[in-house]
Amino acid sequence: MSSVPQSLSFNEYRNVVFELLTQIPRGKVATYKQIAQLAGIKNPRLVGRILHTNTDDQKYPCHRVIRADGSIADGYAFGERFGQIVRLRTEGVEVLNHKVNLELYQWQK
DNA sequence: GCTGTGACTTCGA
DNA sequence: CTCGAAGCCACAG
Repeated sequence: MSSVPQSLSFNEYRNVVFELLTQIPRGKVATYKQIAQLAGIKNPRLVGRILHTNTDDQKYPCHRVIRADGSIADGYAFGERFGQIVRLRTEGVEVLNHKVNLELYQWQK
């Protein structure tokens, strides 16, 4: 045993990330950096790539994942960023000027 | 196996 | 506040 997290496959990371998405409570958001750390991913860019493979936003709320500075990420795969913002506000997350107050809405920091 | 690219991050001007 | 550059890891061609 001894250690060895080793580099998991893209599919493995994707499984972990999607699992984390389902664990995010309603009204909370998580940053790419946060998810990456929880999933054991070193590079947050990988998280973005994984989310881009998401085909079911109903099951995996990728809209709850935002940038480290609280702003909405680019290239939302399910439409314009406006849709993502509206969805967040619907869940109770206040979005001001395309930004979210992580001090108030970040998921288990 | 090298090159290009990316739903990112952080610092500096 | 906006813009640019370097760092970072993994995948596609």
